[in-house]
Amino acid sequence: MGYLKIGQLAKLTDTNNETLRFYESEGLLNEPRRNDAGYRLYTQSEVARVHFILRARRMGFSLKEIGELLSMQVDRQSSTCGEVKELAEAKLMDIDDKIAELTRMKNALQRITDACCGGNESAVHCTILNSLET
Amino acid sequence: MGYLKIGQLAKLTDTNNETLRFYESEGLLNEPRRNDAGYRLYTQSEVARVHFILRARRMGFSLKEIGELLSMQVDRQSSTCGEVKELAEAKLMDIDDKIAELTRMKNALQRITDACCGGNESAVHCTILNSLET
DNA sequence: AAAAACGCTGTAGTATACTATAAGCTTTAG
DNA sequence: CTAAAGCTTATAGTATACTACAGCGTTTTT
Repeated sequence: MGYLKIGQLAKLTDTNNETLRFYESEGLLNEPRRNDAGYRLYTQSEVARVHFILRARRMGFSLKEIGELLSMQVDRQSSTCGEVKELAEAKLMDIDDKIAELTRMKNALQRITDACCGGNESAVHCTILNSLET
Repeated sequence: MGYLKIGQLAKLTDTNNETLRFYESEGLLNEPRRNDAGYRLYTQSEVARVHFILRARRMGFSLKEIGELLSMQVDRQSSTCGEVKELAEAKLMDIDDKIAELTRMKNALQRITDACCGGNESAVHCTILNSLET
């Protein structure tokens, strides 16, 4: 057997049948060959492709962005390294923005939390609650 | 007029009527007084509350998390300062976790991006694409 | 007074990324 | 050979956070 059925591909890539069919419907996976019963038959190269998708997801790319990355991957000779790097750098800036936002929030919350006595008395005069109010 | 109608509150908080009604439906804003026509009448304190919600949103808190943050404010006499501080510190740890996750993401992406020449040649040997593949 | 602006409820749609279910074939294990 | 496991499609649901109507009443402006 030089092919994989969907469940086998799912197992190899640590995902599931539904997600693989979903990726196919979103154009991230090509429509595979079918056997007489209509079962999807995948080749080994699809394993790498699914891994690519999952890795890119973990890097914070959206499925749409992954579609762009995949099309560059598939047609490497008609894309430049510069284009690929541009996408990656834009994503890096997105991530940096999110980190900066969270850091601002953290500092604000840390400040009001540090000012709180944290004691056993009722929270009627709690400085955290007061800060959230105003 | 010691009250605000929904459009005025929306303007003051740089949001819109629909979002304010949505926040009310999600329990983030209390049901306000109504006038004879059924129009919502807000007090000045709601401005601060909406500002807090929006600020927390911009920092990446979910509405559910914001609900928890706001609920610390609700039952002051039946909570202790310690309990409130505990909740705040749990939130801080959530933020730290998010920052850590994004930082891991950033470092991984930065590493493969830095290794890419980013030049004008075809992406046949692009290290970014290679990294995502394998 | 008429028109424009504003507000109301309720429902539905958008975007993202899946996840679940139903009903029915096919393959595999015992 | 039968039952379980696996695969099919299509549709619907989940979660998050809004956003956009429709249809109608109210308030403000001109």
